[in-house]
Amino acid sequence: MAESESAYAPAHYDRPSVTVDLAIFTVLHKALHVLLVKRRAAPFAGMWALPGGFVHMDESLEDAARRELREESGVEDVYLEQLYTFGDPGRDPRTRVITVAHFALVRAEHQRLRAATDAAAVNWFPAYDPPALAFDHRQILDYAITRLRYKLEYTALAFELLPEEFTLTELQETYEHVLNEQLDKRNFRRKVQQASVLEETGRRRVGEHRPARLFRFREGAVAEVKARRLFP
Amino acid sequence: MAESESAYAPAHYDRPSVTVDLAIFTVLHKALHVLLVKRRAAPFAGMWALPGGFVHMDESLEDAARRELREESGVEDVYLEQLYTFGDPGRDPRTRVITVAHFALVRAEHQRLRAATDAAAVNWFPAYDPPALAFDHRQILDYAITRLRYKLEYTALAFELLPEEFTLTELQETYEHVLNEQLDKRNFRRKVQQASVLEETGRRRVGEHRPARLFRFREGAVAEVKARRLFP
DNA sequence: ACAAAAGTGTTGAGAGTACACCCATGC
DNA sequence: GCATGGGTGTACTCTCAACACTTTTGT
Repeated sequence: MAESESAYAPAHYDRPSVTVDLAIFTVLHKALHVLLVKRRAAPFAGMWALPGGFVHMDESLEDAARRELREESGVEDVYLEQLYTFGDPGRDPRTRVITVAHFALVRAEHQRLRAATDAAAVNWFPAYDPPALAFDHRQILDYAITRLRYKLEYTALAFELLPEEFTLTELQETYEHVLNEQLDKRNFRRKVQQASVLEETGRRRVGEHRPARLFRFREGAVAEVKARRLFP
Repeated sequence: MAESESAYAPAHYDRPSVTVDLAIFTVLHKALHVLLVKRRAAPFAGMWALPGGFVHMDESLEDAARRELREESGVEDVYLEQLYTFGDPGRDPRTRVITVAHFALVRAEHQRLRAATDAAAVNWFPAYDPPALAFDHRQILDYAITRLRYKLEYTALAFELLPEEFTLTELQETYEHVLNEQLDKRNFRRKVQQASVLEETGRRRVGEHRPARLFRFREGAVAEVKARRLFP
C-alpha cells in the first residue's frame, strides 16, 4: 500500500472532504418511507437531501453515522450498516467530497419521538417515490433500497422496522411494503415458523375483528439464510 | 445532508487522507493467492501490505483503484469491485487515513505479464495463509475473501480467474480452491450445463491422458442466481 | 347475522445431493 | 496393457409455489 508514497499525493494538502450520508428507512402509512432533510445552504438550497455530515477527525465512520442519525432523527440503538462509498469528482459542485453512505432501519414507534424533535425541515417521504434530491442522493437512495430489499430477502431483519410486539399479518405487510410485492399468507407463515425466529408473547392485539396473537423476535435470532448456489 | 454545515467540520482544514487498497486475487499452484507488496517506507517498513495509494483529486474511486492495479500488477481490464471503507481513527499510526478497499480478480495467464514488470518487492501469497500484514490489512483481506467466496457461490464469476479457454475440471478446481472445499464432479457439470453460461470451443486440451474439451464463457453470461429467500 | 381479519394443509414440480462405472488417450 | 484423468445417469429428499375454506371477534 502506498500510504507513504507521498510523491503523487502529499498528505498535507489537496485532501478530499469525507462525509457520511444516511438512508434512514421506516414503514409508515403502509409503505416504505425514507427520512429527508431540507437543505438550508447552497448548493441545492431548499432541496431535499439525505441526512449526513462531515466525519470528525477522531471518530470512526460508524460513530459519525450514529452521531448524524441521533442529530437528525433523534433515534439511537438502531440497525445501521455501511452501504457504499460514492466519490466521483463533481458529485458536489463546490469541492471534492467523498461520502460513505449508510442505511438505517428505525421502528414505526420512533416516528413519534421524531415528531417531537421536529426541526420543521425534516420529513418522511415514500422511498419508492421521493421528491427531487440534491447531489447524487437519488442514486444513493436507489442503491440503498436495492440493498435493503436484498437484505430482507435473506435475513430476518424486518423486526428492525416493527414495534416490540407485532402480529403475523403486520410482519407480512412489512415484508410486502419493503419488497413491493404480495406474499402468500400460508406460505409466509409456514416459512416464519420454520425459521423459528419468533416467540409468542401470549398477548393479543384486540381490535376491530378477531384478535391476533402477538409475537416478538427471539433474542439473538439473526436467521441468515444461505444463498442458493450457482454451483454445488 | 450537512455538507454545508461547516460549523462542526470546516471544509478547509482537518481533512482525512483517502486511499484505495486492493485485494488482487488469482488462482496459482492449486490455491487462491493474493498480491502483496513489501513496504519500503515507515510505518511498517519491510512488512507486506495490500497494494494501494492515495486518491487523486480529479479521479473517481474506481479510477484510482484501476490506476493502482495497473501500477502494481501491470494488469488492465479485469474484474474490480468496491468492497468496504475502513476508516477507524488509528488504523494508520501517522494520521487519519480512510481507505476504500476493493477486490480484483486476475487471470492465471496474467501472472507471466506480472513477472515481467516485477519490482522485486511484489509477490503472490496464499490468500488463506498470508504473512503478517501492515495496518489493518489482514482484516481487509479476510473481508475480501469472505466476499469473494460469497460472490462466487451465487454468480458465475470464476471465469475472471481462468484463461480464455479452460476445461470443466479446471473450472471446478477454481471453484474448489476459492471455496476451499470439494465438489461433486457430476453435480458440478450438470449445474454448469443448466446455467448455460459456457460454450464449447471445439478444441481440446491435449495432455497426458484423455484430451479434455475446452470451453469458454459465453459473452454477457453473468448468470446471477437469486438468493434463497428466508420468506416467500 | 354479518362483515372482516385470523388462522390452517395439501399437492405437484423442480432443485439438491449422494453415489460408481466406462472411455479415451499417453506411455 | 495399464495408469490417469475425462466423461456420464439415477433415485431420494427437500423446498417452492399455488390454492380455499373455517374460525373468531366486533358491531
